[in-house]
Amino acid sequence: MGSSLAITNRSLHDQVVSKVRDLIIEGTLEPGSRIDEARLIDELGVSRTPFREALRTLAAEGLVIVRPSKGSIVRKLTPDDVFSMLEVLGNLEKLAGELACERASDPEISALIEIHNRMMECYRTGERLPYYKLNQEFHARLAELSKNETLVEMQANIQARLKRIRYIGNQKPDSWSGAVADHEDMVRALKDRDGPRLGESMASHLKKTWDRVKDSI
Amino acid sequence: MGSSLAITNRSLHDQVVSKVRDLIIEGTLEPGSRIDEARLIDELGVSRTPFREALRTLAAEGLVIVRPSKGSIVRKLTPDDVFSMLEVLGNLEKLAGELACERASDPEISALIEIHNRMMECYRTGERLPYYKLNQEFHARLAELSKNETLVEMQANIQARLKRIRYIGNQKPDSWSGAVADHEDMVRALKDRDGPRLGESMASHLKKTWDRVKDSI
DNA sequence: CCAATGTATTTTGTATACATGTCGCAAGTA
DNA sequence: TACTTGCGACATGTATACAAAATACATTGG
Repeated sequence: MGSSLAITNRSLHDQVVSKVRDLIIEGTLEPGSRIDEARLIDELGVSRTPFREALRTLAAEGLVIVRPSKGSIVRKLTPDDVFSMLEVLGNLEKLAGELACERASDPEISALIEIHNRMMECYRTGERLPYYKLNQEFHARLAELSKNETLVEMQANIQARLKRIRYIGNQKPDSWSGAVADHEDMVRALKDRDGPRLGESMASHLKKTWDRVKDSI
Repeated sequence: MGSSLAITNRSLHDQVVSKVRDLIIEGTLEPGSRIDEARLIDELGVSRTPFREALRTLAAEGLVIVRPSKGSIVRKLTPDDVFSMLEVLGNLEKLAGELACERASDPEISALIEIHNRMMECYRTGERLPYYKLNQEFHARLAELSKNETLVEMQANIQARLKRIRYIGNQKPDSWSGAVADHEDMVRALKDRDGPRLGESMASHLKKTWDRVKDSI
């Protein structure tokens, strides 16, 4: 919350949504655990109304589950859930890759490759967290290059749901080099604007992601 | 609706959500128009709290837009929006078709074909509304046969957003026979459990849908 | 007569109070 | 001792009241 003169005109609702979302993703609120309404509104310093509205938004995003009269819980992902998400995400990103090759401008592709280069730099210096964040950005940006708003939205939604899982799966030392190789492959296809190859490359990347994370669920 | 002794324990929230969703889909609440909170809570006989929570849910579903301090409006779909939705939906249903051929049981496929047969019956007798409803069900059920929960959810979401558009596009007399032919094609592929062909068939069906509805946006 | 500013009205956003349902615990009975 | 049942505390669901923001309108000055 740095920028000093930018008027924080975001509604309380939005602030609460992103705050709670962060709490869930970083694991402060554990999957499967009940959300203690009273305690959280106290900590966040807001009243129940905006908080409960925020819960509804998060429920629609698939991060929490509101059980009528029984309180809300942080959604706990089963292996099946994660597998199905990766299956869909793989397909969406495949489509995104194909479309990006058709529709993106040269500068846009260059900007994306620039992100890739920074990722590789992080890989060489072994900085995991920056790499992880750049990776998220890379996939989000690629989705944008498809020029398909719905695709961007769906990709972001699934990515948000998986963020926590992936973050955990990222702790394991092995397989990082594999992911890097995948990305090298994507960028080559992107440079050539070879849609089908980029699509295949992204789909297979996501398939491998399943192998990488399946044990940490 | 039906089962008489099952206690209708649905929360007010859920009831409001589906009620307002219906109002939007059937066009009582016009796209782009402001949602008169006071009037609606009066008509529905609920208070503001559950109503506003319902709006948040619908906003997350993409049916309404809440503009902070400026009230909520029914989301108006631009041609670009609709095109992007159909592009994604086509891809999702293609995946659904492929997966269904691998994972569905014979009885499940038979049940789906039964729906198809009832659709054809409606086509012969010229009953548009029942046909339209069975069509929705056909696509939803096919998604379920993919055994992929995420896919089911995403398909349902996009389908809900498009419902109104499609309903309008359905008024035009022409092209009905074309859609029917597409469905005949799908069912043949389904019977043969020919995933790739079913996938292609569904994707092309959705592409044609764009041609059918694009003028009525 | 037009424009601009201030005020009033309407509408949204937030907080709080009240009602209702759920869960746990204890006491009593088998 | 174990199981059932009723009561009570507590959390959730809903309603309403209050505060703040936005829009529309009127009045005044150029």
